[in-house]
Amino acid sequence: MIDVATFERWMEAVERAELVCLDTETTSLDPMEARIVGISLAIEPGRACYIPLAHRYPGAPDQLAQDAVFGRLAPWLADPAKKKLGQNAKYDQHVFANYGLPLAGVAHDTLLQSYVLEAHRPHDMDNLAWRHLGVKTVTYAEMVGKGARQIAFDQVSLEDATTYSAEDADVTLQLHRHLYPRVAAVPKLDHIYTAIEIPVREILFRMEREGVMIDTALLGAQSRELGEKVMALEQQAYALAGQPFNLSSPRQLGEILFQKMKLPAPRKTATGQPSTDEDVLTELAADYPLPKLLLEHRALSKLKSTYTDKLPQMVNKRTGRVHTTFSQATAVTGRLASSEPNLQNIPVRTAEGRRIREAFIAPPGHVVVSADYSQIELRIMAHLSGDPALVAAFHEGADIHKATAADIFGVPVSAVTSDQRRYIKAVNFGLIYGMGAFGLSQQLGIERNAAQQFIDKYFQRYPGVAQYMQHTREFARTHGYVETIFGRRLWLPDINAGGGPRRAGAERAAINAPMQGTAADLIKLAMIAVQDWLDCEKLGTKLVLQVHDELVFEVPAVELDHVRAELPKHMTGVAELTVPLVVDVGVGPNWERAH
DNA sequence: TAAGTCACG
DNA sequence: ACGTACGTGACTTAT
Repeated sequence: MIDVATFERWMEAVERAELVCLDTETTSLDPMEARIVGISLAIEPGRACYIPLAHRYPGAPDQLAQDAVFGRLAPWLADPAKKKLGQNAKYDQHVFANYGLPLAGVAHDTLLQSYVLEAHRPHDMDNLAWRHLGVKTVTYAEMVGKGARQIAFDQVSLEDATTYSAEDADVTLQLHRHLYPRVAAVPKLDHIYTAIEIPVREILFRMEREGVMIDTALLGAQSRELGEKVMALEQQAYALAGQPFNLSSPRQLGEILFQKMKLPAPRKTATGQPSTDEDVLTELAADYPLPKLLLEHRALSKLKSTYTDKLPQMVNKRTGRVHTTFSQATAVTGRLASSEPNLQNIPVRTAEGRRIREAFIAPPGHVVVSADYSQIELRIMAHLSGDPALVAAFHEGADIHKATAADIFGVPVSAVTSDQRRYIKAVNFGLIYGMGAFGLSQQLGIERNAAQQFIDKYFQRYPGVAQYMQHTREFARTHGYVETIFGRRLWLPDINAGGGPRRAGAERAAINAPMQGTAADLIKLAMIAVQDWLDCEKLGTKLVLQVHDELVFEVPAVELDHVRAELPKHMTGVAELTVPLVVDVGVGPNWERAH
């Protein structure tokens, strides 16, 4: 058990150390709510300490005074010149922020090192320790248990917590010494890590901390409205089915549709059950009334349960705003992921869905600004393939789908029909996903041969694209990975090891990953450039959301003209491709109107 | 905890 | 004969 004098000696060593690993133990996994139970520090492999502060169980020993410890730590925590290391330090940064303690100088994060080296493998401490150091660590679950018998960390005995937590800090420091040299050995990976992921980590912290404002009253009204519509649809469905049943149960629904009512079942799911998904119901809706009703019910109950009911519950009591968590090491392509709540899948495709975006608002005197990259992945395909005709189409065409349709059908842009445009748009998207003729035929509802003809025609007109696809497959097979323009590596273990279907899947992922991954690199660079600009000019504009090709800001009305004029160039200036990068900016009182 | 479904880019 | 367009997260049902 650490005493005041020992703590002081540790702090002196900490202040002298070149890099210190920092780890907090807390009462909650929710970063905005977590309270500190103890802090561990490691200054070199084998030298770590645990500072217990708030273990609360019968017979728990007296611990150091929290205020005194925080007071001694604060200047060091806040000093950007004192370099810190963590494993997912964004979480610990929130925890300290919950006490008003700024944390600066996070120079390294083993989570991000592992992500840059091996995005496709697990990045939790226990996995990393075993894989890279051959060490079996005590897991968090072993400390606190799981399920109903789980306890909060402040109930863990001081002895156990000390062993566990000091080990975590120690192992993290060892991992850093093992992983960072491997990152640094590849200049492009070092650049991804040092110039992209580490700065983005800080920006994500600020975005999460800021949160986003939502109109809970509006969502509440929408919930009531949706609830009434959903109930009415249920009654109508019962009448058509001749009995009540649970519309949300695919199994019960399958029994009603395909056994009782004897509708033809077009497809089965992976487990052999007849599928009742949207495609199936849409097909059946052409001939029967019930499937149409079910589609409407599905759409509305999804909006209600996932969005209008849930989002108001996610409003933080202290801040009055919604704070998502952005995962920086989840998506294998380099994209971010958003959770609890996911603010990257707020509805936009239907009119009813878009109403939910009306509830994403700005505080008084502010507006919502949305800036998105136009056709970013297709532009990256043009750049990567270097296909002269596709590159030219981007230099000329305001509407790329129309421009490519004109190219492929050999007609002037003004003569492209809406069907021609729709078909080529599907091909353009499909190519990014590595689709085949079957997929395209399904998507367009046409014969497989006709779909194949579209693809053939496309590759004839844009042979560079066909070549690029082939080259990418070969590169993936040779190296076991593909890479983005910036050299982010995307590993594909199944590209050689897998059997038929797995390997085919890996080939499609290989086609998609450089485009999706480069887009992710570009928008991360944009976040850094934009945040640097906002900080330098001391603007009050806040970046609040990132949705893969879009950045959403809360902008003081007085800054609107300036932001609108300057923002696009900071986003388009992050790279010089063979095609122009284009950013569209929208402004409104809410996210819907800013689109 | 798995399966099915569906929201987004 | 088989599966078939990439990458995510969350909700509901059912075991």
